[in-house]
Amino acid sequence: MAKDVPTDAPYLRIDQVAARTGLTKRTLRYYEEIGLLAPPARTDGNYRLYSPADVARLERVRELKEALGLTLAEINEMIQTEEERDDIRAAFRATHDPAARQAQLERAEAITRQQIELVERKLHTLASTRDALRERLARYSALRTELAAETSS
Amino acid sequence: MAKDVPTDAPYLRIDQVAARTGLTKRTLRYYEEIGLLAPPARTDGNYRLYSPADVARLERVRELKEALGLTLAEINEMIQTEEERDDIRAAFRATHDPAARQAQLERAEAITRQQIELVERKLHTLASTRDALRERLARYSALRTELAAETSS
DNA sequence: CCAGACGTTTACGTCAACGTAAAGGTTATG
DNA sequence: CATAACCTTTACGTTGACGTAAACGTCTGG
Repeated sequence: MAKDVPTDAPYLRIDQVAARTGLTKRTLRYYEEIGLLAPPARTDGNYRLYSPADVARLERVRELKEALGLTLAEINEMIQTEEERDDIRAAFRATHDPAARQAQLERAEAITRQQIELVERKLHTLASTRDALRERLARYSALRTELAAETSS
Repeated sequence: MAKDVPTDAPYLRIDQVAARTGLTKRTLRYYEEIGLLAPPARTDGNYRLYSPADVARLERVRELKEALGLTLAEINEMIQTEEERDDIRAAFRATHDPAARQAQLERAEAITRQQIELVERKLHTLASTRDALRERLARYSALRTELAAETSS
């Protein structure tokens, strides 16, 4: 059982990925099914093998889902453009045509700006929600003080 | 048709509320059905009449749904405690028992603190998402500069 | 070598959050 | 006063995001 190379092999089976990400095995397969995650590698026995990159992406998906409440389709869009950066770099390096490069860049920038706007709108709503909650807490404090005065009188 | 009092009557029919809130009529009835909105007033003809408070609540619901991605059940909780403030004030005024008052206050404060925590967690995730997006924009800018230099050379 | 614990696909079930259609009542307008 | 444009309830349909079960393959320890 003891190998020189400790089993910190970067590739994980579905069960372990589920444990690490907090998602269920069903969910992992589902995400793959709908194209939210590219089909991971397989063993000879046809077991799925998730790379660290796969796991990272899955954690990212979960984050976006929980914190932003995005649908899986929206998450797909957002992550795709997140990773499209690499494609763009590739395309950028691939061509030496300045016009093509310019076009690539502009497209990428536009998408990114849109995403930032979306996120900032949500940030604002969240911030004002938080402020309202804090104000309420302050009111409670005031009442508490009032109560204390009354009690001690 | 012309009345001295312009028809800025504060009570609206379902169609107008739908327009104002961006929700559908079906959704309005659904929210009422599941108790997310208290049954609004009715005309003699049994038409729903939404008060400004109703509309405000609906707008709040939509905000929480879109920006926070909360489920309707969660939204219900959050708004209920938002409005529970009034109940608490009432209960607070109703009793003169300092112990009871203290208990009310503590319960309310605990709930509010929980909600603040939730919101702040989401705020953090959102903020880091935004930062990542901004960094990407910066990289694009760098590439753009690089490109410009190349082009002009 | 085989039992048990993992994995696989396939497929039907479920729950929230509505959409949509049917069958009818109300009200403003020509 | 009839027709159109609203409204009502009731009820079944749909979509997203999975849960759950069946039937089967794979691998590991005793």
